[in-house]
Amino acid sequence: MSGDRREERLWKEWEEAGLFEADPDEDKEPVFITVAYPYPSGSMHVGHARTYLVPDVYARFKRMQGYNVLFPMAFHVTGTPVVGIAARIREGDEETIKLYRDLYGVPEEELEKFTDPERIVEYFANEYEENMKRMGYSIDWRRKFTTVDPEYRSFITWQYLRLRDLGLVDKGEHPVRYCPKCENPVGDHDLLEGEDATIEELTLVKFRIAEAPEEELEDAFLVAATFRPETIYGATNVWVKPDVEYEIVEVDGERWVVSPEARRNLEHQKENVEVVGTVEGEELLGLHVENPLTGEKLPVLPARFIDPAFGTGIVYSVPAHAPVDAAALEDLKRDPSELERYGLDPSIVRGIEPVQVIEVEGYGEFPAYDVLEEMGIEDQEDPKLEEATQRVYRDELHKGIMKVEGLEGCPVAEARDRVKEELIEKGLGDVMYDFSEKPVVCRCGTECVVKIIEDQWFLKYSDEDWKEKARELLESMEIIPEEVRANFEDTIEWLDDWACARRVGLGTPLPWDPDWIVEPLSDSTIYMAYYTIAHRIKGEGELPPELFSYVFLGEGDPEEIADRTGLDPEEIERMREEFEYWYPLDWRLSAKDLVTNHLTFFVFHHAALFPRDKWPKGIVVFGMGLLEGEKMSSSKGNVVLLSEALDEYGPDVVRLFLATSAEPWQDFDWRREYVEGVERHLRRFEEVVRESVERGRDWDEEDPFDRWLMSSFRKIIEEATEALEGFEIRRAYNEAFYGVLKLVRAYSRMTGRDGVPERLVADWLRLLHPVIPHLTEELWKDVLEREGFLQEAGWPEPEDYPEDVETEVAVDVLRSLVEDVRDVEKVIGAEEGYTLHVYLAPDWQWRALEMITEGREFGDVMSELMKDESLREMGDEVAKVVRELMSEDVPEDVDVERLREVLVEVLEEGSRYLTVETKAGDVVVHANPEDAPGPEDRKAGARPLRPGIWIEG
RNA sequence: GCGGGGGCGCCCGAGCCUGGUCAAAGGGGCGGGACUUAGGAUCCCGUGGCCGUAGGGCCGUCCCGGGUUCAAAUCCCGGCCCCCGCACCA
Repeated sequence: MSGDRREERLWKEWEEAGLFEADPDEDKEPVFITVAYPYPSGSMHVGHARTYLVPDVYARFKRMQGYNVLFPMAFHVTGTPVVGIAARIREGDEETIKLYRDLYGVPEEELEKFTDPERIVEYFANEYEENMKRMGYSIDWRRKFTTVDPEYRSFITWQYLRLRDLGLVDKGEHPVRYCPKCENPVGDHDLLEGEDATIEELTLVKFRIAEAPEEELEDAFLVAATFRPETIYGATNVWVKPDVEYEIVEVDGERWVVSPEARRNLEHQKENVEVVGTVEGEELLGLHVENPLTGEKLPVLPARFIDPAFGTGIVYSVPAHAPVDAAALEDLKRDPSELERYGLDPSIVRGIEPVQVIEVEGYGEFPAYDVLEEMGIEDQEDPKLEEATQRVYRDELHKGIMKVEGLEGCPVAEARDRVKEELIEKGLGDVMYDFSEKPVVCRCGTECVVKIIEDQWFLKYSDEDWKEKARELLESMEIIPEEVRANFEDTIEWLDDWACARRVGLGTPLPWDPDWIVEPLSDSTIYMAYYTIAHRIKGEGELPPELFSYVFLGEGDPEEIADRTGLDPEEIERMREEFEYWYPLDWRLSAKDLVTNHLTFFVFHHAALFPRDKWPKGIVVFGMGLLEGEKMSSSKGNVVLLSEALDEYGPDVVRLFLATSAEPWQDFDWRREYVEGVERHLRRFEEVVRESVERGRDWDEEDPFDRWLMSSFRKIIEEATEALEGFEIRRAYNEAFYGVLKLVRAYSRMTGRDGVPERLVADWLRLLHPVIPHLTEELWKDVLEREGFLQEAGWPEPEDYPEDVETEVAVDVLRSLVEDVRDVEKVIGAEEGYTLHVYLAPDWQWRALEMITEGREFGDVMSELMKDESLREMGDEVAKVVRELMSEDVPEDVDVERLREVLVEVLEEGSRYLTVETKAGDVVVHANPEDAPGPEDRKAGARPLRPGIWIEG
């Protein structure tokens, strides 16, 4: 940093004063807040800036309230992205180079080093830190680390050993998207095509070939793949595509007939897969196969709709429930030439009738046929079939009931699993994975397959006891906004075992199986605890698990650990104390797309590893960032770099904009126009502060407008404080910044004075310091000439500003009076310079209002008033007015008698204001309308909160 | 499919949970005015329609349709549309 910018100068002062270095202090209550550490693979943009601004505003606010606040930062380096980026830069990938050189502005000589992934991370981590400092984030940088530091790795090692001891880590197999050429699993960013494809599980159904015509097919199976194994009872035949060359594949000793594409997939999913021959689809036609569950003999028939790339290229036909099968069957019945072409006897299909296995409300016996008819589907190549299939699939799954023997009355969803299990048990079924969409192509140009990874390590999130603890922890936590709680609950429910380690990327090896690296979402679940001691173990290198067991759990003997590590036993004790002091974490902040993984993992791991008194207390979830209404995305170049925004506007404009454009959990939209609006307002704010201090005026209790200003300001302090407690940063600063600016404007219009009392200015700076620390700090020192840092100047006290509801109401009356007068002026076409008469309401109305505010009923008030003879004469009128007054919205605690006095005072003091704001040349206030001049109907319009007016002339 | 969140005035966006005081906060844009040599600076006024020589009145408004209610942007039912997560990716 060059040091000539305001924010850099101030940062230096703050840093030298150690303002943000938080150490345990038993006299102060701790607040510990963390936000997801960045993965520094690119430049920081204004979206990131908001992420870190929110905790910073809160941290600064809490510090001013006297709390000891810890707000640390680190860098997440675990994983594969930078490895991929480095590889792409090495290969000279233009898109990547363009992104880094042109968008992120990485200098050429630096870019050359980016072939090393660690260098990329290092470069951007530095850039992040620099930008974060320029933004003024009140981070305790002593605790900075990266997730590949040896000390952090030791911490992860400890965590995983612990989890394994708790029985929460397990081994299993797992399907992944895989490139056979690169011999690696592939992530989204490694794909040319098919990012949207998901991995789906299909059930394989094996149909034994009866009476094989040749030896190769002896005892072989036609293997069909299906999403709907329960329909096997309705199978009438098997479809193959005549012009496909199927392969005969030996799978674990069995012979399967499948398409070449399917074999390619199976090779990565099964043991011992070997091609032993091929067979034309045409050759299979006319053969018979056995239904694995019913033993029935089914003919093999030709179908055009089959795509050999999907599933196995072999399909069993269930015309009752599958529209495609029904269409294909009808095609053959209608036009036997296709059968004849392959030398099949057309009579073979004549006898085939659909067999119902599922009953669905809203459909007849054969739902597939119903849909064909309804949608007017012509043949098996009709594109409408896709929708038809989906409709039947959905309705049968949700509403269908099984009709076959042994499964009667069973819902389809349940039957599906039961049939699958039965098939597998009998050795006549199996499972295969495939993509939902094809093709899926790796960057290298190779088509991907689904591979089953053996020996995959999992975190057992499916464990019911663990889930239960997670639920309990969640329940004890505060969630902001509360709406996302349902999301968390739901995630805990469906979360299944998580593959927590990978073969590639940066990170920490699994302690017991070091070929595996703990993947990023799994090594970032409890690192908040690590922050508490990060600065104390920095530079110590690898550390034994026992150290962490002692520091975090109080287990073991510090002396022994000291011997093993060479650490000072007292230092170990201090670590323990520090952790005890800061934990539990008060707030965890992260983006909303991390609710379903990181934030939930955070909950799970804390629940498993820490005792209840160390469970985190709250989560704040962020919205996303938009740029001029479009989604921000670095890869599309649709971002505003933070460094550029800072150069152009400075940190306080950026901060105030980000803080007030949306609440943290809402999406915010960076619009140039708005940002510039913020800039103008800030300039105005600075002017007001300078003006006010120049005047050097203190406030005067005798002046009703001063009383009004103080009372209104009090409310703003209260509201802003309350809002900040709940992370409603936008609300807080709409009030504390724009709201006060508005007060100031109104105040100077009403009084004709520039600026406001200096004491209020000082507290205004305090209120705004969390959001615009630089400008406020400077004004505090240079203009108010105060000593010390604002950060340590305390939070404003509402009690310093006496509440005065009567004056507030009276000023409201005055202001609406101006509006009314203007309105009337317009209607009657008044000319400049007239005399404005203002009539207060007559005495009896005030008495009535007083009784009403005391809570007395209509009848009660009336009978009281009717004791007065002169009022009795106009009883109807009085009743009407009393009703009117009863519906008036008067603050409860208003002292009516005082209000009346204050109102006279305000109107008289406000005469000048009235002449400025209206065309009136002169204002006469009549406190007693009875003997005042003017038409009676004008005077009669007077009410306590709406004086009568008469424009004379 | 599963789950979550929405649809408001020219635009962004409060309010809806705890119905009325909501023509509906606050910005922005636009129109007018003040200040001024000038203004992209600042301040004020206006911004659904019609009417009014007294601070007002009438009509139509918060995706569409229906309902509850004396009363609905706000509650209930149905429909249409949109956005976001869903796993090995940080």
